[in-house]
Amino acid sequence: MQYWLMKSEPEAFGIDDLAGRPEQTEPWDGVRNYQARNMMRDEMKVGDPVFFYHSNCDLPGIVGIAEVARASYPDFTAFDPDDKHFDPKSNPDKPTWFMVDVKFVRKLQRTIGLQELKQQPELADLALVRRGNRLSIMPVSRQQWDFILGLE
DNA sequence: GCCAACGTTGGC
DNA sequence: GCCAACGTTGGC
Repeated sequence: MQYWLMKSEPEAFGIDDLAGRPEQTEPWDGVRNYQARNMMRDEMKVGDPVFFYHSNCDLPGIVGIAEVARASYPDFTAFDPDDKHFDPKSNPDKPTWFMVDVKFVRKLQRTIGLQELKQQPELADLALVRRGNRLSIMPVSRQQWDFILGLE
């Protein structure tokens, strides 16, 4: 089993939005970065636990837990000219972009802020706290996962 | 295949 | 709103 962290801007789609969806599940569409795509397409399996991270907001940090509810399938928004994430070069017969479905598990009792995460020597290798990192999906080790939950 | 220009991310 | 970091694009 692999653990993950996925970023989302709460103004666009936050943890409460996920909790309010039918079956508390939502396709993670719109990822247009190859590294992130590869992780969704090749490595994310049903049941994998996910930290839900709020970015670009007053208090950036981990706000909840989700899990992968459906493994990789083509991101249909890439084929919709009206969609914000339309990719004119993407071909439905040979899709470029993939997504997974993510299901709400629970909110954390408090937000574990980016600042706090950065202060932990145990998390020095976490991609999230490395300089200049812009990955929206990243792996989290079992040790990192347990440590972060211990901060809650 | 290089690299400058440009667009995006995301913390602050 | 600013801007550093980084990915992508496209001319050559």
